[in-house]
Amino acid sequence: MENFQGFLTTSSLLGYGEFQSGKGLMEEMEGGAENKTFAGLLGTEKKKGDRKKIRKPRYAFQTRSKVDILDDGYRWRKYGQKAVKNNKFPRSYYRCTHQGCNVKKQIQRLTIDEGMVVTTYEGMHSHPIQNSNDNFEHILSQMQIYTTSF
DNA sequence: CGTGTTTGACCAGCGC
DNA sequence: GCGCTGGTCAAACACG
Repeated sequence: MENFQGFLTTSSLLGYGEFQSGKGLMEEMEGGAENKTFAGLLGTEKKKGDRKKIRKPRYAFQTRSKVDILDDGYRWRKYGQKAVKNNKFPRSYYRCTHQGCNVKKQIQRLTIDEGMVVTTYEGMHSHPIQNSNDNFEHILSQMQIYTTSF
């Protein structure tokens, strides 16, 4: 849904005030994580070491929903799940399955509010949405965005 | 058969 | 230097 995409971007920009060199960040992200070779990634690339001064933009959404799987129109593949302290619920790590799209997102529930779900997006999509979500509008109208900064 | 999920192990960073 | 912790990978499995 184009509307949602524009909305998402706007919110992200608003939430991450320091997000000005978006292109640079994107390029670095793509260049760094693009190498899917395991050995290459481990041996050559030091993703965390490279981000010395640069912060990766992360956009956090807090939503009230019974289901933590909020489909925003993109296809996500789960690549990890870890338990966090101060939170008895595990955190799920998702990644966009589009080729060349390294956008990540993690979903975490709040212990206090089981109905509260924090969705943190990392990176920006540079490709059209694959999923035809006409029912997503319905979901959107149901969820409320509280904060966009992290 | 293609795609996504599960799950334990692995690695790098950080604190002590 | 050692151990903990968060984040990621990848083989096996499940599902249409």
